Amino acid sequence: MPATNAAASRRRSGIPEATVARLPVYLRVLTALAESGTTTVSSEALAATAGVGSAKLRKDLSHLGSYGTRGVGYDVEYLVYQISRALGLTQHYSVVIVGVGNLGHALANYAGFATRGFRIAALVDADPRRVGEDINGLDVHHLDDLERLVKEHEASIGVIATPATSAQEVCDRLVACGVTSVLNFAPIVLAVPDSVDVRKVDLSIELQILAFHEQRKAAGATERPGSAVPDVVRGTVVAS
Amino acid sequence: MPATNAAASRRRSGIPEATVARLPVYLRVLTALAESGTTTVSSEALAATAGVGSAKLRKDLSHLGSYGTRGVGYDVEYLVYQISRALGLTQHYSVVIVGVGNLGHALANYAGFATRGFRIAALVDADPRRVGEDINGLDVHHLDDLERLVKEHEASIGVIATPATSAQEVCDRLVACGVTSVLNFAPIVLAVPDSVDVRKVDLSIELQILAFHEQRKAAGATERPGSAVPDVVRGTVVAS
DNA sequence: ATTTGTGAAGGGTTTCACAGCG
DNA sequence: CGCTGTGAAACCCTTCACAAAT
Repeated sequence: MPATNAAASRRRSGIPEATVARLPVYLRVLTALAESGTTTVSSEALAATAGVGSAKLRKDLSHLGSYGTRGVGYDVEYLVYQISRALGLTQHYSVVIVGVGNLGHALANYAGFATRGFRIAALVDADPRRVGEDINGLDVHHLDDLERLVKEHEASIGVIATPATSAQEVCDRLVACGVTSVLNFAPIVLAVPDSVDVRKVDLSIELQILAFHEQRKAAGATERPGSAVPDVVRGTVVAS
Repeated sequence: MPATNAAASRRRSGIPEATVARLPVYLRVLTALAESGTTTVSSEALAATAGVGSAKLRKDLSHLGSYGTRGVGYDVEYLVYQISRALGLTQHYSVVIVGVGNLGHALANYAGFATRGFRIAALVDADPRRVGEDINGLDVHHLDDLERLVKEHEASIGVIATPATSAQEVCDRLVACGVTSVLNFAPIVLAVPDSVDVRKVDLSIELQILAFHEQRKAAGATERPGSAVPDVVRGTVVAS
């Protein structure tokens, strides 16, 4: 699914795109382990809690360097640091969120942002009635101030949580004032220059993919009327 | 990201997982085209608006059958129907949403659900103060009634929009009462039987992936001090 | 004895380029 | 002539299995 230009990506960074997508999962599991006092973990154990195979985990980590000890495993804290560094989380990024509806509220209140070096620099909305509202300690500004806010806070990441109808226009403005990464929640395909990264989160698409698999399960069940609850069915766990 | 068991999947359905993930995008573009009165579209044009290459688009569609006309293109309405059928959207699915915080509200109000054959059968929350609240014409029920509601509405898809701490327990209960597909918004890796499909949407992970690419851009820029705004940079558009 | 790190094999996916059809 | 549909090549990713290290 994922990507475009994974080859070009790897040429520079050495880390395959598929690996990059899993590192944050490892990081989360490792952080939890560290908090529970665990100091060392094997690839087998870490892989199990992260929901992947141990060979895949080791290959992923091998792209960062040789940070394990044979016969022992990985030092939890050290791995946390190395993964953070590889992902660029030792730097801080300012994020601007455009659109403060239910979804924007959810994003503004999401604790996971701050804990990983992401600072919500500004909340912006087109509706004058929302301007001035306080969300999680942040003021809502008017869309007119978008350019000023982006430059003032040197925001490099923009989050689009607007209706689909305004998403492209907001995106264009973000890109025009220097944003180079966009996380898009609007159900629309954004057009951006090649120098800008876009990732999209699309609820409707996720549901449709699930529907596809549901359909297959149902078809399989009726093919074999004898087994009301088939005990060997393929299960699929998919990363977003 | 993507998948597990794509091989097993394809054995039954004939459609590769990577293709399944893109079909909903094509469907959305085609629906918009149909509404704007377009009756025919070429792979080139459709691919451009969907943000993919035309060869990829044609190969994707070829997995559904030969529904184009050489020298002409694809009939928009017919393609809409064929993709809908392939995805299983001609059936209707009942969805139960657990957790009615900001995110749950956003999901309950999302129009894209109903328009694709997904019916929100019930909203559920653990907080008694939310019970009885009316969201988008739907009552919020208490978590205690989860099993009853799932069975009553024959829901096969569950959406988890709870805090991470309760997500696994909610998931277990959903699976126990017959839900076979789960869309998880909680930042945690869910453990499920092989017969259950899980897809996850994780805001923090998306941001971390963007951070990785931001870091690379910054590194590239300092490597070549002469070019303040490099004009040939890799741009990456990634499907979620 | 145990667990990492990794070549090599095996699939899956994308891209190319063109044959085939309208 | 134009555009689809598709073998074949290229590429990426995963899995296997084991040598190397502690």
